Order: sequence, then structure tokens, then C-alpha cells
Amino acid sequence: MELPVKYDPSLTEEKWYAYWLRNNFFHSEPDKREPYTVVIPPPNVTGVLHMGHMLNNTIQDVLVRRARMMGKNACWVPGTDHASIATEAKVVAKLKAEGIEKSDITREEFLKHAWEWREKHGGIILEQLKKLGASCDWQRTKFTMDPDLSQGVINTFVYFYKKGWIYRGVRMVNWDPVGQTAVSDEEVIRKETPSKLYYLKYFISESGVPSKEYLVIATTRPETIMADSAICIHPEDERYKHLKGKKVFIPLINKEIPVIEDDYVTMDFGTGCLKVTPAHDINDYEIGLRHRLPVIDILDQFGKLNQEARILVGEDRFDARKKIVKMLTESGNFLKEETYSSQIGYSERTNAVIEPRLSLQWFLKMEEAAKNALSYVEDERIRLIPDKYKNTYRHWMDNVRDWCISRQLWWGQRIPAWYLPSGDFVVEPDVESALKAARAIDSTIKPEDLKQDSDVLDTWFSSWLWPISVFDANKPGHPDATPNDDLAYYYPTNDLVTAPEILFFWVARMVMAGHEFCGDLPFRNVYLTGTVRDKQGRKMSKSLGNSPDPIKLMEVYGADGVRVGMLICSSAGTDILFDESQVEQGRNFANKIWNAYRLIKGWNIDENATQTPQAKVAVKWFDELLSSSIETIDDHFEKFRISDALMLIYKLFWDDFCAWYLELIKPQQGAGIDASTYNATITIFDKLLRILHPFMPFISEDLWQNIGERKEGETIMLSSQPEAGKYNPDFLADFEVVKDCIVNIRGIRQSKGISPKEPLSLLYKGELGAEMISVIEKMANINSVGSISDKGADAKGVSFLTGSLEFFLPLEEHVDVEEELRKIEEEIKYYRGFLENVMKKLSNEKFVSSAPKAVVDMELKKRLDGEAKLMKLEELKKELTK
RNA sequence: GGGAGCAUAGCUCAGUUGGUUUAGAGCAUCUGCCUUACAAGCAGAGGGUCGGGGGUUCGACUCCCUCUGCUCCCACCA
Repeated sequence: MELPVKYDPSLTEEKWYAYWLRNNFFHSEPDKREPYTVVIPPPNVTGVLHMGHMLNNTIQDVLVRRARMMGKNACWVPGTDHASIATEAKVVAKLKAEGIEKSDITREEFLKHAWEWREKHGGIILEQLKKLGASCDWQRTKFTMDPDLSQGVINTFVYFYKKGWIYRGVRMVNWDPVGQTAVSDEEVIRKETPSKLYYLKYFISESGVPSKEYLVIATTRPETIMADSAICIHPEDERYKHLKGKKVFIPLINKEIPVIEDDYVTMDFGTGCLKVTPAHDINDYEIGLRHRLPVIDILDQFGKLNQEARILVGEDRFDARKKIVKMLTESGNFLKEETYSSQIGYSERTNAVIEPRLSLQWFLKMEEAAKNALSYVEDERIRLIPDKYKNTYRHWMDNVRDWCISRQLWWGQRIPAWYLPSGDFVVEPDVESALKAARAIDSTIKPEDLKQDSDVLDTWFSSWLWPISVFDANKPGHPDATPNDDLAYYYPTNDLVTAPEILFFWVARMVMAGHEFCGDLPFRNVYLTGTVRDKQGRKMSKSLGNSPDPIKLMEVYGADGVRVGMLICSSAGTDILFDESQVEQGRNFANKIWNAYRLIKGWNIDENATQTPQAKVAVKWFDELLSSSIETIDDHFEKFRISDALMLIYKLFWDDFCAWYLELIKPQQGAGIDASTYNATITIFDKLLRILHPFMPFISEDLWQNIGERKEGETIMLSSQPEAGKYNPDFLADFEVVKDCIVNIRGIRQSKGISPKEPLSLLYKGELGAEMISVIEKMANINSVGSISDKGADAKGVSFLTGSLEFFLPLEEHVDVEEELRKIEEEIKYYRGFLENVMKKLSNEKFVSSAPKAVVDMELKKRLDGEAKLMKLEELKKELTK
């Protein structure tokens, strides 16, 4: 069968993925082998694959496939996250498009729609991962809202409540009036936003009556003046000494409020008089707490003014702002406005301007958990890669705040707290136990009297259990329970691959949950990927439209090509500037591999042929090179230098194997190859494929299946990673010298315009085995090799030095003596400079006495080599000028 | 304002406890090649003194200080 000149991924990828699935190769069950476990960072259930996922999952697959080939029982657990805010937002939008408002339907109806949405879209991202080649154990696919996982979340809540770590409290939260929920600080994006600073007059009260005197405050939010509880001045502000103990009137509503003193106020900002609005500003809230000020909340959940405002009731906060400025102008309280730019918080999900709002929320105490979580990283039981993130991690843990775990949403695990008519509440895992507990408080309670809290839990409150609950959903909330077989075997997991942005959100919290429920770390290594950016360094985002569609990319370049493109230039923790040319490079590499295979496959074995000397050296050389390379690759993986490992493999295959090895063993045109070389080559190729497999699973499987006799059920996936054998570094170095000689000769040909097809003769001086000479003959097209001592007295040619060897190409008609002289002069100059440097060191007393012996010896050797080179160059120069 | 990090060839990055022939790779560029596996290719070549300045050291891309530029995180002045 004729193989096409170009590798076509579309013919192999689907085929082999189906084969792997059919044979259940990805599935893992506990056994006697050492486990290697990875849990996927669960993508949003309604999400679609983006470039960040591609990078992240490619790395995981490389690690998992390699571990599997190293004899470990590899288990990569896939799954999705219910992502309450994002998913609920999508469902709300979808219903709206159908003319249904969330507020018009019941919770149950809404959840039905949400689950339908999940059924329809929930599998997409996992299907996309299959295209990438991800070797996940799909039978273990989990969803953070699977019934058993949800129960685990509920149990966890009950557990921490009973432990006293969960409490209910009034807190200033970041309220998203569009999403209708509180969002965490981390989900608020601050953006520089142009606004105005309004200067307003507050008239001073003279025994309950406004006087003509006034003070001036500056505010960006005039619509909140009705919620003012006080005016605050700095205790040391000389300008306002006369205001101490006075009261002032809020404009328009003429309400009397006190002037208080607090050093929170910055004297030189604005007017130095601050209006204190405890209900609508976090700092004001804290001042309010200190001075026991009343909290007047004038905004409703939609960001509209409520009855408390007295005026402009029902107006949206931004409309109210415009209107009140007008009203203040009319009332004579408006002084002036200035343009002003400030950092305004926006909701990450809905982009609505965040409203600081007081509300009753559930919190989880973090102090003790954070201490534990920090210790695992501090003493390196958990390794962060790169370790610079230790600083960030420590900073987070040292400044941790209690975690607001309630969300005013429907999509998620509903908080298991039931309220009695009396206002008391009980926290229990289910309604039956809640009833029982409630009756302990009030024996007359009937089931219909109990009202469950309407909030759901923060999504992270389920994902922090992920490494535990995917194996044993009963364990969270039950630290004393005996772990099931899966958990006992797979936990702790090995490596976690994720983004640094969620180091705190997710990684740290998993450490906390792992410590609490399993008494152990959840993973040993955390590999933090960089952010995928475009060529200009911008984050890839939907709104910018600068992210390529990964599926299309894989269609054009092949999954293997894309995988290589993503990894070739991305070390841990550094952002990768994505450029399609890298993916092109990956595709080209796949094609190179394909064509190497075509070449080998095209050879006929000639049973009568004997191994050429070149082939003999080539096999020996490549075997040893392979061993030394495997050692380096292992080392790279040990240190998670994945792109280094890939680059090494890339060069090993392309340069060493294709450009040198294959060229050396290539039989004469039309001739067959001897069996010994052929078999050795197949063995080498087989090893190369296995080394390539974690990075390029499809093409390596395809060629591996073809290169030998395979039966159904055999796969490169479950073969092994080649191990390093013995090698002789001196031999490898000698071979490099020979390569250098060949490159020299080729370069001379090019500069003299001598065709590679024209055979040349070569003279040399030094020690060079017959087999090495044969390599030079073949690779540089040399037809006769002699000793330099046989060179005729007037022979014209080109000399060059490599290693400790001296070569001479007799090229009578091509030689330009002037030019040769110039080149030699240049080299002499270089070595003089070089020697000068070396001598400077060696003649330095202190260097010789204080540097390690090995370093001094190296310098001595450099000196000897340099002097020898220089001497030869001087000789050559003399000959030329003679 | 607080904290962290980065600055090495045109581009993207290595440079692993300061010493391995006066800095490496890939891509891109240039030159010559359709050489019977591959033009998604082959062969060859050029290109940086390691952001600026100072210091420590026998020795600094590597450690310290400082300046400049950039990035990220945290907090945020009404």
C-alpha cells in the first residue's frame, strides 16, 4: 500500500480514540500496582473548550500517559462543575429569550429547566476533551451535583456547623443586583471608571433648626445621602474644630445627624468631611460599628431606592443619582462637581456594578484551616511548581478572611438549615432529622412549619471536596468513616494541574478539606500553568475574540500538532503567548515522523547484504545517544520541565534520528538493507514512538500499530517507557567531532560553490578510527582519505581544525589564498583573545588558590587546547604566506 | 498605597545551589538546493555581552543595592 506523502490526522485520531475506548484502556481499578492519580480541575458544566483548557489538559494527559507507560496504575478522573453563578445566569438568559422571567416561576420549575440545560450542554466540553486525546477514565466521570456528591456537600456543611466553624452573620457583601446574589471579593473586578465627585452643603443644626452655616462634603454617590448616619471629621483637623459635637441636616429630607470624629478620614482628600453611610459602603460600615451608628438601608435587591429613602423611591440607583443632583441644585445644597476617576467593582459574571450591601449570610471560619493548609506547603509535603507561588500562597493564608459560603441562587446545593416559626433554626442533613431536631426545641412543630433556607452554597464549597468525593462521596463530613477501597487506594492523588488564579479559591481549600476529612494532603505536586495569551500578550477572551477555536485548530493541525504547539514553549507558571506558528511546528513534526516511517517502511531487506561500517557505527551511536537522552528526559520530568523534555525529544527525532542516523544507514539507491541494521532500526523507532507517545498519542499509536505485528487489544499506551542503558560519553563526544568535521566540509562546499554531488578527497592528521572515517566519507561525499603528511608541498586547499584533529581539503582551482588567510587570521584573533582570558585567570594567585581544583584544571586544559590550536593556525598561516 | 515577579538574539524562551573552551535552543531571517522519506523538506550561514548604573567575589547572566520599564496579586480615599 502506498502511504500518502503527508500525514493526515483525520484518518487516525478518531480511529485510535475509539480503539482505546473500545478496549477500556483508560479505565483503572485498584490493584497491586502503585497508583498514579490525577483529578481534573472540573470545567464548568456548560462551558466550551478554550485554549486554557487545551494547555491544562494536554499537560495532564502527558503526565498520565507517561505514568501509565511506566507501569503505574494511572487514573485520571474527569468531571464537571455545576458552576452555580455562571450556569444559573445562562439558564436565566435562555428562559428570558423564551419570554419566561425567573421571578415568575417556582424554584422547582427553574431547577427543572436548569437540569434540562445541563443534560443538553453538560457533556460538550468532555466530548471536546476526547478530541484532544485525553485519556480520562470516563467511567468515573463525576459532576459536582451528582446526588451522592451533593449529599457529601450537605454533610460537610452540617459537620462544620456542628464543629462551630459555620455561623450566620450580617456582613457587608458584594451584591450583584443583576445576578441577584452576593459574590465573593475575588469575583469582583475593579475597573477604573470615570465618574464625578459632587460637593454638597450640609447645613449645621442650631438647636434643631438649620442655620446659615454649612459644611461641605464630597461624594461620588449623592443618591445615598438619605442613608447617611453621620458626618465624620478627623479628630486633629483644625479646620473643623468648631464642628465637634454639632449636628447637621441631610439635604432634601432634613434629617439631623451627628458630626463624629474618626481618624479613618483623610484630611487632604475631598473636603476632609466624610459622609458616613454604613449600609452602602464597607468602610462606612466599619466606622458605623465603631460609633454605634444606625444602619439605614435605602436600596433593594435590584439596586432601586426603597421606602427608607423617603424620596425617589423605586428609582434605579443610577437614575436616582442624576435626579438627586438636580434636586440638590434646586434646593441650594449643590456646590460644584469635579470629574473624577475611581476604581469601581464589577461583577465578574454579569458585569453589573457591585453594590456593597448588608445581608445575612453564612460564613465558614478559616483561621485554623488556613494554618493547616499553609503548613503543608511550607514544609513541602505539597510542592508548588514553580515554587515562586509559595509566596503568593503564604500571603493568602496569612491574610485569610472568613469564607462567605451562601449564594442567593437556586442552582446548587441548598443550605440544610430549617427555620422554625419562632425564628430559631436547625441544621441537619435532611428534613426528617431537621424535624426531629426542631421538635426538641418545640414539640408542636409540624413538617409544614419548617422552612428551608433558600440560599445555595458557593460552588467552591463543593469543588473543595473534589479529590475526595470523586472516589468516596460519603467521606466529606465524616472524617471518622472508613474510606472505601477507591479512596484508600487513589488518595492522596499525585499531581494537580491548574491555573494560579485559583490557587486560593480551589487549591488551598482542597488542602483544608483533605486535612479535615482524610487527615492527609489531597495531592503532592501542584503544577501551575500560565495564562494563555495572544501574540500581543492580551488574555484570551470571548469578548476580545482573540481566542482560536480549539476544535478547528485540531481539525487543521491535528490533535498531536496542537498538543506539541501548546507545550513546546511553555514552562510552568509562565504565560504562554500563543501563536499559530507553534501549532504549525507541531504539525510539521508529526509529518516528519510520518515520513521517517515511510522511509523505513519502504526498504527491502536483503538477506545477503552485510552491514556497512557506517550503519554499524550509527546503530551503536544512536543506541547510546538514546540512553543518554532518556536520562535527561527522566530528569526533566522529575522537575516538571515538560517543554524541555519535549524539545529534547523533538531534536532527538528530527536532527539526530532523521538527519544523521537515517542518512547514515540509508542503503544505496535501489539496494536492499541488511537485516541486522533493519531490525536495529525498527527497535530504535519503536523506542522513539514510545517516548513520543505521551506528547503525541495518535501518530505514535498509529505507527506503532503498523511497525510490528499487533493483535486487537495491544496498544502503545500500555507498552512501556524505554529505559536508559549504558553509554560512553567519550564515544558520544567523538561522534560530535566527526559531525563537526562533516558540517565543516559541507560549509566549505557551499562557500566554494562545489556541489554536494561532486566527490572530494580529504587529508587529515590525528586519531580517527576507520568506522568514523567511513561516516565522514558517506555524509560529506568523500571518495579518498589520506594523511596530511602526504600533502604535496605546493598543494592548495582549505584547512580546518575540529576537536584535536586537523583536516585539509585539496581544492586547487577553488582556493583563494587571500580569503583563506583572512579566515585564519580571524581564528587566530579569536584564540588569542580566548587564551588571554584564560591566562588572566591562571596568573591570578587568588584564583589558583581559592577556586576548586576541577575549575582550575579546566582552565589549564583550556590553555593547552588553546595553545595547540593557535600553534596549528600559525603553521597554516605560514604555509599560506610562503 | 502594600506585596510578588519579570527584563537574555527579530520573536518565544532555557540557562538547574556563581566557575564546563570569551552565552544556548526553537521559530523567524539570509544563502544554496525540487539530492529518488519529507518544500509541512534538505544543506549551510548570520545574529545577543545577558534593561542602565554601582557593589560583593579570584570569578557574576547567576548574589546585593539602585534606577528604568513591564506584569500580576492585594487593599483602596469618600
